[in-house]
Amino acid sequence: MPELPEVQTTVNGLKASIVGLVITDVWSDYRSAFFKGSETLKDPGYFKHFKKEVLHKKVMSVERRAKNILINLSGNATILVHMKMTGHLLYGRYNFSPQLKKDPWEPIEPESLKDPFNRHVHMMLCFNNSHNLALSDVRTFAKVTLINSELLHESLHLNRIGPEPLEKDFTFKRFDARIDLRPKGKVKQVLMDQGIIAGIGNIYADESLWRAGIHPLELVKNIRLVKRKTLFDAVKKTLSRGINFGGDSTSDYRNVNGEKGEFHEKHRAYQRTGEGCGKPGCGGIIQRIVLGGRGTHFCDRHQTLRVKSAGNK
DNA sequence: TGCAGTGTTGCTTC
DNA sequence: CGAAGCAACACTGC
Repeated sequence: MPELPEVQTTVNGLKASIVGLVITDVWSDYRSAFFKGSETLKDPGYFKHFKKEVLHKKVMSVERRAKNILINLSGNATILVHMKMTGHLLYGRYNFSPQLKKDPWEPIEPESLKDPFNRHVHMMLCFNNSHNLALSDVRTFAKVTLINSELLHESLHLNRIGPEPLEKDFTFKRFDARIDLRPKGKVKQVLMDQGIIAGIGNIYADESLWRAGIHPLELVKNIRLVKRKTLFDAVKKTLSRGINFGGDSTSDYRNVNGEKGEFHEKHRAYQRTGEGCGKPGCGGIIQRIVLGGRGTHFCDRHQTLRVKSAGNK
């Protein structure tokens, strides 16, 4: 569930569903080692500690920082969830019986929680309204961590993350200064660097660069002021569109109600290899290369390198 | 059968 | 120090 718009869509759903509820039970098979990601979490007994700490706590608020979901509980405890590639948080009503180790839950609603998601639930929070929050994750890369709310933003998980691109104080000046921290970096990789700017991943990087008309291999130092402004606007616009369309379900993203987003229907570059560029009057063809191990898509006509021969292998 | 896949971290090498 | 490349995490779908 991946990038900023998907995480924001999930957070919006959580705000509408679990704020004010009290956690009455917690279950996890934790075979996936969700509870990892910091030194303290390598202890296999961590889940017991986690359960003890969150039990009977009330959900006070839910927020997003980069691609992390932060569930703030009473008593200064925050549950940090990072969904990585394939995680989902799903809110619904389940028959929850931890005694049945193999199949400890059975979805009642919504219908959309049927396969494949219900096979991959690895953690469940139960609330005092007999609803649950299930963490489903096919690849089990997701991360769950408990952090003191007051130390949250200084914690190792969040303290090196760059500014939020959709915040009002994220001005062009700020954007320019951030990307300039990596003058020799390729622009796509710099955009995706969470330490430079928070929340941009593979899909929104490709789509933002398409919109701005910048080649993904272009070095930051070679992008002139006017183009940088265009890129700044493109990033904000692309992320906002992602949120407005309820996220991107190219792969298997679902919101907390199990519903797909629609942004994948709006792609102009991402996974459109060989198709015609949708920019009016352009006539280019979408190309695919690999950059930093990630599939990278761009138009060969309106996204060209300033210095030709300098890169496209 | 093979490869690509929304993310991140850690290791190695230059 | 920066950057780049790669493996690892574990599984599905085309």
